[in-house]
Amino acid sequence: MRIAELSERSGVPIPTIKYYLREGLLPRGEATGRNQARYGNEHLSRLRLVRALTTVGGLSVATVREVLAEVGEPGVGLHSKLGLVMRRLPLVGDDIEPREEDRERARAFVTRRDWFFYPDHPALEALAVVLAGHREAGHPVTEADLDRYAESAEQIARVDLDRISGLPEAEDVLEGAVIKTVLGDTLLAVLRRLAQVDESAERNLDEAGRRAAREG
Amino acid sequence: MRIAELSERSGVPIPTIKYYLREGLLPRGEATGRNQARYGNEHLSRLRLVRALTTVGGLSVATVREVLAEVGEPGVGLHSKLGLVMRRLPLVGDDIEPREEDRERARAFVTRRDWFFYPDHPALEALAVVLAGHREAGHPVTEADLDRYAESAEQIARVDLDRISGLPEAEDVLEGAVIKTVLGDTLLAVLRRLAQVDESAERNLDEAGRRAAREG
DNA sequence: GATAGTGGATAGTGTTGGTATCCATAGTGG
DNA sequence: CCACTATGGATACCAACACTATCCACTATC
Repeated sequence: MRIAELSERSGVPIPTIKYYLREGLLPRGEATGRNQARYGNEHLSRLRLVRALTTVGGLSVATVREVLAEVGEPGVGLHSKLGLVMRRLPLVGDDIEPREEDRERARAFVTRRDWFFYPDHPALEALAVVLAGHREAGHPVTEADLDRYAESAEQIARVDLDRISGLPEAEDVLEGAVIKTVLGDTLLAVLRRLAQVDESAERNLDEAGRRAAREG
Repeated sequence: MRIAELSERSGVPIPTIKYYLREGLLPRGEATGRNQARYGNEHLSRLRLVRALTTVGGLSVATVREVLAEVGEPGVGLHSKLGLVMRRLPLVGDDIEPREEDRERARAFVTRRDWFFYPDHPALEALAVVLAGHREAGHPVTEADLDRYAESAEQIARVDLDRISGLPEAEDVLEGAVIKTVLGDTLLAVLRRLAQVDESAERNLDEAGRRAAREG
């Protein structure tokens, strides 16, 4: 297919597709002439992946490029490659510099939960940043809350790993893993909000109030 | 205190503070002269709140302004005000337009789980967007996965509501609720990633491998 | 052979989240 | 009292980001 069809089938405007080509997010099509190229289904699916990661996942173009580069590289095994990719997925901005006490708390937490961890994993630093953010905002997280959240996180991680390992043994396993992880963050945030609404109604409204609210 | 001290104690540069004043994220100090004003602790804590929401929570300046405006308005009760604020917290970009089938699935899901919901709540539309994102990326979410995540979301919401209702009855309850909700998204995402690392190691490494990995 | 479409390059745009500069005025050490 | 720094406030500027527009020589197609 040519660029017009690629655009039509993906819903992405042609100039944007050209932009992604320039930026290396989308491989060039197979050249058939000085100014003609053919794109295949792999381009279409790559394009959809890019859109999902940027729009729903909130990743920047630069991050998507890095992640895709890692996904595309041959060599290391699936498990360690997946680990490499995960490390790149951004969690927090770097505008807050945690104190050593926050880092210490993060390490103590994973140790206390007996979680396996890499001491240099960015998620560990990210935890320190989040703890610092709470602290600086005047609402520090308690150990107890951390633990209750951790319980849920463990459950969720089991679902995540099941979903990932359940992927068919194709070459786009990593792609699927990335999508499920990145979009999974958003999915969970949304479900959490919906569950909060329910729980809040449960606690604050009686049956009549619920019926009234539901009907506008 | 004057602006220099405010800057020093918050770590936010003076020009940025002036920017927040311009943008209405921070109320003006009490004027003591044509070009002098005094700031109090409430300014400092407001400033820290703004920073936490933008840097850790990832909220835009415009969103923070809207949320703060709502928090500051008197009138409606705490419960419904909190609901109003929550509706404003962004979950997904609006670049993806879900199909009616996605919306239908979102509604069916909350109904099936017997969750109380407002038909016009943005989180419901956000769920449709996320489902659409997965679908368009070629990795649709199964009902079973949705259900497993929902279980965890319910647990999490209980923790969230406990944390919020555990806040002391001060005037900044809403502020605390906002912080805990927004930063909570990030906190959970981080914990999830850490739990994934653990779960993945659990499944893929033997004891020797774990020891080796841990030691670099 | 006219017309529309293509790949590729280069330049421009709108938004966001700040910085920098300037000014008249206020506080402060000597 | 006077030099000097700091302040509040306004305005202008800036860098990054994610596109979008234009242009060109060329190709495909009707």
